[in-house]
Amino acid sequence: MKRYTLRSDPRRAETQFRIAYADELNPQQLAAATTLDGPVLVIAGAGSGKTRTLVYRVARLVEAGVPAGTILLLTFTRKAAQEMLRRATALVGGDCAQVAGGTFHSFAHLTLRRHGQGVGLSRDFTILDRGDSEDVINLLRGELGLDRKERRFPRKQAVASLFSMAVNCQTPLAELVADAYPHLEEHLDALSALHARYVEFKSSRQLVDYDDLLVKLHAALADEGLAERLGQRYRYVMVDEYQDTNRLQAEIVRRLAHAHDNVMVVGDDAQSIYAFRGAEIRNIMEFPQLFPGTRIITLDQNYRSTQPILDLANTVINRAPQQYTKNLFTTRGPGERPALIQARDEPEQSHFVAQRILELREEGVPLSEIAVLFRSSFHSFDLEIALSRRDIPFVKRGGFRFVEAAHVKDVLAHLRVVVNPDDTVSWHRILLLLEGIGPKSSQEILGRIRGNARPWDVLAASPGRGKSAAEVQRLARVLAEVAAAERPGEQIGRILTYYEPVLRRVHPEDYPKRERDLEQFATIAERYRSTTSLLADMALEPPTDSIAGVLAGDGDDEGVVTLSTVHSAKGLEWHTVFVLWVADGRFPSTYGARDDDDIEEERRLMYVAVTRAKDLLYLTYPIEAYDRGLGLVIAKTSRFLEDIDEDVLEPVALVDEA
DNA sequence: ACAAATACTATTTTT
DNA sequence: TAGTATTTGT
Repeated sequence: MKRYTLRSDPRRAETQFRIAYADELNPQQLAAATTLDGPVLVIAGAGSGKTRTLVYRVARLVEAGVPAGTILLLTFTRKAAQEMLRRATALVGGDCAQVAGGTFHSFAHLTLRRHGQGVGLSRDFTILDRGDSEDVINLLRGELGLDRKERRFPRKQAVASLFSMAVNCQTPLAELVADAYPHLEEHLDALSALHARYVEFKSSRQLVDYDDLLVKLHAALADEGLAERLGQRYRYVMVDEYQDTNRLQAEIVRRLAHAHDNVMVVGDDAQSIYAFRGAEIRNIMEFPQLFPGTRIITLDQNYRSTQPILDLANTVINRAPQQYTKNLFTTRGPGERPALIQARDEPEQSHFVAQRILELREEGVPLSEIAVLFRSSFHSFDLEIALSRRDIPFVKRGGFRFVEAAHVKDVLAHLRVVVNPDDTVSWHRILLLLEGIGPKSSQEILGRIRGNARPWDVLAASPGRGKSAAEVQRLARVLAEVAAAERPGEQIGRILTYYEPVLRRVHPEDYPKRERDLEQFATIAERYRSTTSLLADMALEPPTDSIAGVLAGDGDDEGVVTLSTVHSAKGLEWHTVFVLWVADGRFPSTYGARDDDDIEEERRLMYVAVTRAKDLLYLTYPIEAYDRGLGLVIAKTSRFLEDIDEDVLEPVALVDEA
């Protein structure tokens, strides 16, 4: 077996490296970037140059002679991976692009396309996004007759998240229901039956949901031959945002790195905000036990924020009952105190933010350096209207996404049945669009075409009777054309020609808007060479902008304001940050939050929000808020910001200017 | 089979 | 409030 000898001894001549690592990094960062072999845990506080460190480490590995193709960089979003590799390439040039990088899910996807046969996957398996999974569950619920229960059966979203949680926490369904969802106990038998059917349905049709990607990769790695081969292929593994991995992901990392132990994980226990989908803070704390001999490096110098902003951040996080592993300090000078702004009502809050953004622009802050963050996507609705009225351009991240729109899903479904004729959910979806076909006829047709490699030929030959026959035949003809087409762009073109009349019939009131979305989608599709990768990307890395997209601004090059959920803002930074609705009940959101752990996650979320700001930070909330049911209520300051010394957080009352 | 009207309920964050 | 399940009418 080939071994690379790498020296991390600092006394060794640094002259063999083109980059002066010691000059460009602080001592902790340097240690992290130049410790190449063995397990390393980096605890990296907010704004501590984590990305910079990872970039320099990739550069260092490459400079030390490690082939870029043997480095695996797992990040939270693919964008993050691309950004790091771009910067590493700028440093050492050459082929850092060869580094394998992406999310756990995209890595699992690629690996399973190549090596999934051992766990029963063909090369053409289809990825179900969350909405698809819910559709399947809905379909099967009807099939099992569970919709006619005397007691209300939980709705499809609830069922889907239950199933998902069971996988991500590696807990049997029965146990999970007993512990976390006692109110569903009466449905346990039905849920178990549904779950079994769901699993069987997917595996018999080459359908794979998000969780299956991880489960199947994990299972594939149980094969020691494959684990060994992948260990050889990826000799240096790096994982970013490790605090947000779940048990399954941690186990995957362990199996991947087993052969060589060259694994670095980077994370911040104070920024763990994905427990709701099964993330385990314990992963980061227990990493040293999983990999004996782990070197632990802490990055606690903050380069991002001014001292006053950091003071507030530390105040927020230090009130947590559980103490975190570090305290941030900064070398950046003084600055303005963060302000807590009390508005009378939501319109006034929006007015303040919009007004202040205009002032900042006058003062020379580019719009691209301004962000408005919020706990939940809908918190920004009112502000969006206010910004539009003033012609302030913005993009919104998080919330309802492009590919979740019904019309985009419809078009994708046509493409999917061509790639995977077993994809019953997509068949069902496109058949229901035809006039004269309901669930009954759809089931009948599905029964006839099941298992056929070219079902559209079957449909063309025997389209059934009545007025739906012509419709079915038209569909069959289009699918045959699409199957024969070469490139994704051409395929989408053919589907759109067929689908647009359908769209007009189904959505007579707002089809123009939807047609514009589809044009945009066609443009995206043009960029792809293979249909499989287009479909995979739409499921795993969909365009991040919300459906509303960019509102037409003046088109100048100073950029646009970012509106984002705190979750989607992870890892990013701006000169000025506004946080909306810092009122108890909204942030922290007390909807599903029952126990203390949930509240602590909300606290970390607030910490993530405030540490996004470099220079200016405004926290706002309206006193008067409408609550469904209750009507007008008086809002209280978020409990995370209550009773904070005025030296740290400046209370501001808005003066009526009318 | 389907469309329209009505009743109801749970209400976040994302790969 | 909106998205969904159910009921009723064609």
